[in-house]
Amino acid sequence: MKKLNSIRTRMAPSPTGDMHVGSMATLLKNYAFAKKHGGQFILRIEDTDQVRLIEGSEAGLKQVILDYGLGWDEGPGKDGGHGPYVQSQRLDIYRQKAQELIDKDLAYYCFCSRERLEQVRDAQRAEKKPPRYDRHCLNLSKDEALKRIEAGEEYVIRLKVPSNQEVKFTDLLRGEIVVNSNEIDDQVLMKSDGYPTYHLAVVIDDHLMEISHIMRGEEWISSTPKRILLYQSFGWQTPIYAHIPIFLNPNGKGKMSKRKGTVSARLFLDKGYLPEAMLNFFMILGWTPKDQREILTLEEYVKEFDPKDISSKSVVFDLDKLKWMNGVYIRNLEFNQLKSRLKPFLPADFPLEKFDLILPLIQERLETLADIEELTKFFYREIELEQSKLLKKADQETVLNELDKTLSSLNAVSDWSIKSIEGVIRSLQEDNDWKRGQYFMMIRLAVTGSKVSPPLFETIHALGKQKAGERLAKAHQLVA
RNA sequence: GGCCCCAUCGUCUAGUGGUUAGGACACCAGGUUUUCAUCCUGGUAACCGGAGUUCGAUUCUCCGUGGGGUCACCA
Repeated sequence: MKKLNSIRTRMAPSPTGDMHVGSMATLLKNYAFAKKHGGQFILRIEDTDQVRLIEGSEAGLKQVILDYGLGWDEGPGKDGGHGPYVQSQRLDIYRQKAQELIDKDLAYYCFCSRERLEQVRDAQRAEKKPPRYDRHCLNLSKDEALKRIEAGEEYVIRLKVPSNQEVKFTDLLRGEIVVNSNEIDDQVLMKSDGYPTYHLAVVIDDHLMEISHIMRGEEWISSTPKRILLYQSFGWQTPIYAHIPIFLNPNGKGKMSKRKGTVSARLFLDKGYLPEAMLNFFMILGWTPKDQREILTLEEYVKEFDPKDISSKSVVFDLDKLKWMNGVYIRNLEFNQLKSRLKPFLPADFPLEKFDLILPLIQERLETLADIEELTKFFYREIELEQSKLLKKADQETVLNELDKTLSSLNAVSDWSIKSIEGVIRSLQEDNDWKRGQYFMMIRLAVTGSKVSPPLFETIHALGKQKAGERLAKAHQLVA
């Protein structure tokens, strides 16, 4: 039962490594658009480059999509009647279609060696002309070509690009884009290893899989005319294109790249970013809902997203804003949720029995889940103390007196509740007329080793009577 | 370099032929507070330039400038 004009989108990653955050953001838009219209989102694996193929990365790609809370309606392992969804399993189709173009005289065999092509390009570059195939093999007769193939010569199949023709397509964000066909190279369609190039495979697959809308990175705009030509050669209707702005490096310079920082969708998760925060960040980069709110769920996004409203300008991947957003999501997490999300980030020496005690003290201080170690390590690891810091705001005698009395008073606390601890320390401060800021900070330093920590009484409480006592004693020793 | 795309605070954006050009992050200041964080309040900060159209352009057109992308038997 085929619905006419049904919305079908796809994402077609190639298994040559980790998925890029830009790809994940694009995937999200394809996913959302299909969902919004009750259509299908298809996952296709583009493994036509046998050289760059990386073992296991197809599985990694699929897993990271799932880990981000997304999925696909059709794809490898989920047949929707348009399979197979892995290009290396569709070679017969590509070969047959390429042959069709040869038969129609819209493509031709080329025997040029890589060396010759390189020479030609070098010469063109030297003359400051755009490097382009010189059509050396364009006019070989079919008989001659077939003879050379039979003799075992290596060959590729190239598209015969018509000269001086306007090639037009409509981009959903930008309107009509026109390119003269003289600008387009005679693209290789079939490689000498018998695999199709991306350009051929993608057109054939998108057509056979009945993809209605193609949303992909802006970096593909300049290759779209070639594809339009291919659609025309086959006599097929072109899908609707929307080229999505690419991510720029956080410093604003150039396409986001590995060299300049993290680009792997997986790695952001490993660094303690929540998938839902990542998705939300992707949503608002280059798009806002009508009411301009910035925190929204996937469901809301699916409902409100319209590719037409995406900004057509490249966007800086603003890590500050991502961190802020991640913090918002962490703060909004319900206790047990946060607890289980944090599990993979706990250091080996983290005292699990104190998890419930410590967690509430740091939840609003976490920017990423991975911050847990830095924020809590003083609870369970040796701290470093400097005498000078303890004595910064008061003389030796005062500090020793403060430490002494605090230690013995805390030792006398029987129920070890936050309230009791607070009562003891506050009355010490008042009774002895100590300077509050100085005294509290000194105790904080003695107990945590840092000027920055969660609230003092809660911290002492979570630390436990014994450990707190030990630290105060140690500080006393250090100062004396 | 050829071709293509783009242009509102530092960043992401809203917006209109006549607005005190709005919001968010970041930054700064103040408040809450035992520090930090959270939270609250306030502040600094933008229509790339030049022509044209118009009574009037940030908004429409053209040119320039700047930024980005792309030019493989990689996708």
